Order: sequence, then structure tokens, then C-alpha cells
Amino acid sequence: MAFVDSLLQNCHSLSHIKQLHAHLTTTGLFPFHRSKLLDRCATSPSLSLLPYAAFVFRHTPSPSTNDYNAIIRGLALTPTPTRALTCYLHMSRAPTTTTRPDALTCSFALKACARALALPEAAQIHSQVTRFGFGLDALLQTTLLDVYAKAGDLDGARKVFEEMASRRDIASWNALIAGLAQGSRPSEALEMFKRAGSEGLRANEVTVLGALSACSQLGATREGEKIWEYVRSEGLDLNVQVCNAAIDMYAKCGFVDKAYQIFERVCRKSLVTWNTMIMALAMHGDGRRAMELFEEMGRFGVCPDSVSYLAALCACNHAGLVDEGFRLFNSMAGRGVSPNVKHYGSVVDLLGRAGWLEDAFEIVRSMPVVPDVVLWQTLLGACKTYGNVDMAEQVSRKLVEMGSNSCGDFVLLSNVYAALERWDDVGRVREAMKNRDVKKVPGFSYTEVEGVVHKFLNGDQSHPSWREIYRKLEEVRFRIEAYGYVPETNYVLHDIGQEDKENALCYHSEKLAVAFGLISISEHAPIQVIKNLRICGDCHAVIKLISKIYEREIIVRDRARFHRFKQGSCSCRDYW
DNA sequence: TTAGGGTTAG
Repeated sequence: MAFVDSLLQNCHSLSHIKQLHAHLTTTGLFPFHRSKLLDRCATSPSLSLLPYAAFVFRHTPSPSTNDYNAIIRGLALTPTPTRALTCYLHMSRAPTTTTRPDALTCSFALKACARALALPEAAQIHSQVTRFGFGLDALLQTTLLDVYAKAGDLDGARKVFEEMASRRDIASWNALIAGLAQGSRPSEALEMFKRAGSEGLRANEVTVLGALSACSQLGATREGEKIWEYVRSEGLDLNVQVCNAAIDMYAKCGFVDKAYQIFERVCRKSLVTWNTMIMALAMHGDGRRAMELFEEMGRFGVCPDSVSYLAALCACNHAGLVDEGFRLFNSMAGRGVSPNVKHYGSVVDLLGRAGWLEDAFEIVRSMPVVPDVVLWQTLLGACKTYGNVDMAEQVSRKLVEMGSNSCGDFVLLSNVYAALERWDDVGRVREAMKNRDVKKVPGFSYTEVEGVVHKFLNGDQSHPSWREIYRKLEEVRFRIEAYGYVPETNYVLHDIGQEDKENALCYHSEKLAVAFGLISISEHAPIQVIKNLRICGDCHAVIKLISKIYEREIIVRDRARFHRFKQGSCSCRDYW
């Protein structure tokens, strides 16, 4: 038996497998080893042996549970994981004494659901799991939790987790923490991480990965640092993935130098290590160093992938390295990486921002990939910056055709008209907004004060100190007006104010967060803010003035990059 | 014989 197992492990090609299969058949041993052979083929690294497994399976008169398991497991790994579910369905519909789903079958089928994001199917298997009596299987429950989280039902995941009660172990916690972090509920992820600690669980590398990722998203510097200290004390920094997450965390919390220190110390840098660091430099506007690193990775024998190119393009974008970025983009295909919609989006942004609108549009027209909504929105943004009405109208029509119904698109078009004082057209756009049910992505900002993350929405009055915050903003306004500040009303629709007070310029979430920082963070410490959208022009102008008048360093991370305001100017040099 | 949790992205 052991001999056959070791032979199987050493089969790396179809001819090896066929030889072994023939040998087992002639010696009459095949029925005893069939499932193992199927499993080996079905889960072969490149999946090149899966068709052979499927062929053998089809010619098996009455396949056993283990035979099914091997096939379902293999199919779940393919680009079309729903085929695993078809197979599972076939099996569970006609159960016999030798062929009935066991806990492993369910586990593999659930994996397929996770990869296919098939929530209803997962729920169905969940009820079968209970019916089959596997409700107490901790491994299977963790798989279930994980599927719910990955397929987008985080409440379902939490429910499974709570029901597991005493059977939870570190993997169950990890699945939930990672699920929450990846599902854009980073505060909850951090809460669970802390709860795990208070319940005496010892975090391992997977736990800290999820927690670090949550800190990155929240800009939770203090919590992130605590986790990094823990990582070092436990020797978890030998794990490259943990280091990558820490690099990302420090960079996204504003400490790019600290991120670089960790990067330098990672002995076996992976592709992701390089990509994360290049993206970190890009976010901080250090295009030169990002490009140097991009060149350097090649010399270290690491071949740039599509994410590396995206990071490098992004770096050129934020640093205004237009020629360099365009050259890089044009060199991609020749180096074996074909640009995807994100690369096109990035280069359109690069050209558009620099004012090369026609060239940007030409790229969109001729690109072999279907442009998505984000790409058109990027172009519309450039039209607004350079006041190109004709192109803005064309692009807006495109967006409407694509079913985009976002408030931002209408506002941009309206601003193009407003800049040219075409008030009739402004009114027309506003009318169109009223007639449609336009969707607004709510803007919010985070700021961490003494280890506590505070969240503000636009026009928010739910914070315990909101009255003080608003008073502070009034004071700010008074002081900056003395410096000649005039609100950039260009960024809002003119008299939408009546019905839409909360969106008024002066109470944008980043302003609230900065004002809160002014009243609650000691005088010489910098104020750090994280915003989910791009910072608006008015906020940018106001925060520059605050940094001068109040002699404060203010660091704002917006959706795309960092803005470091100091003595009246910003690290982005007003190019963003 | 084979199970569960994992970092980067306009």
C-alpha cells in the first residue's frame, strides 16, 4: 500500500499515471487504489490530469464516496467550480450505502461554492450538513463560515461562528477575522481580533494577516504597531506574507519609511513584497523611487506581473511622470504582460490628468478590452478639469448607456457647464438627476485619536463632540477667510443645498475629521485622516490653509494616495 | 488517502 502511495506521489505526467494505472489493473489491485489515483489526478498542480480522472470516473460502474470526493475536490479547483456542484447534486440525489456524501464531500462542495460565490447553493449545502448530522464537525463549520464570508454574507458567517460556541478554534477565528477584513468591515475585524485575544487565543500568522489588513484599511496606526510588536516577539516576521501585510499597513497608515525598513529586511522577498512596496511609494507620491524599485526587482530575478505594472503606472500617475508612464504602458505587451482594464484606466488617468484628452480618448476608442464605468468616469474627471464640454457630453452619454446612475457623474457634467456659465444646461442635468434615482456613495473619513478610530460622514452630527467640531470649523472658516479663502463652489451643484444640506462643502467628512483632530490631538502631533473617496478641491485648499495657520502637519489618505499638508502646501504639489 | 483560516490592485 505504502509503495503504491509513494509511486502515486511521484507521478508527474499522464504517461506515469497511465503506467501505474495499467500495472494496478493487471495485478487486480486497481479497485483498492482507485480513489487515491483519482484524487492524485484531480488535484494535480496544473490540473492537467483532471480530464484523465474524469474519464476514469465516468467508466467506474458504481463509484464510491471517495471517488466522488476526489472528482468534486478537483472540479472545485477549476475555473468553472460550479461543475463540482453539479457532481455533488448528482451524488446526493441518488445516495446508496456506498455512495452517500460524507463530511469531506460537503467540505469540497462548499469550497466550490466559495470560489463560485454561490450563496444560495452554500445555504442549501448548509442545511444538508445539519441534516446529515455533521453539525458538530468544527472543520466543516469553519468551512461553512468561510464560504458565507467569501460569498458576501458576513452576517451569515458571524451566525455560524456564534453557533459554534465551544468548538471554535484558532482557524474559526481566523476565517471570521479575515472574512470581515476582506469584506470591507475592518472595524468589526479588529473588534473580533481583540475579542480573540481577551478570550485567551494565541494569534498565529493567519490571524495577524487579517488584523493587519484591517488596520491598513482603517489607518489604525496604534493597533497596527501593537500587532507588529507582537509579530516580532513571536517570530512571525519570518513569514513573508505577514511582512507584506505589515509593509502595506505601515504605508497605508502614512509611515512609508517604516514600511521600507521592513521591506529591506525581508530576506526572501516575494513578488507581492515588491508589488506592495512599489504601490506604497506610489501612494506617497514618490514616483522616482517606485520606478527604481520596479527596475530593481527585475535585477533580483523577480519578473514583474500585471500588478507590478499597475503599481508602477500608478506611481507615474501620482508623480506626474507622463512620458515615463506612457512608455511603460507601451512596453508591457512586449514583455509578456497584456494590459487589462485597470492598466488602461490608469494610463487614461495619466494622460487625462496631464491634459492630453484627445490621446486619452483615442486609447479608449481603440483599446481591445471593453472599457468599464470607472474608466469612463476617469475620463469625465479629466474633461471637467480641462473644461472640455464636447467630450464631457460624449462620455456622459456613454455612462448613461452603461446604466451608471452615480451622483458623481452628473455633478461632474454639471460642473463642466457651470464653469462656462451655461446655467440652462446645469438645470437640465439637475432635472435629470431628480428624474432618476441617482446613487450617492456616502463619503466618510476616519481619524485615530489615542488608539480609538473615529468615523465621520458628510454633515455628520452623531459624534459626541459634534458641537465643538462645528464650532471649530466656524473658527477655521473665519481665520482662513482672512487669508483670502473663497469657497470653491465649483465642486457642488449650486442650489442643491436646500435638499442636500449634509453634502454642503463646509461639512465634508474630511473637514470634520481634521477639526476633531485640532481639538483633540496635542498641539505638535500631526493629524491623520483617511477618506474613502478622493479628496475634493475645496477640502484640499482649506486643509492647506489650516496647516499654515495652525502650524499643523495634516496627513490625508484619500482613495488613491496620500496628501501631506505642511506649512500651506501639499506633498502632491496640487497634482492629483 | 483526501478537510478548515492567508498579503499586493485604477
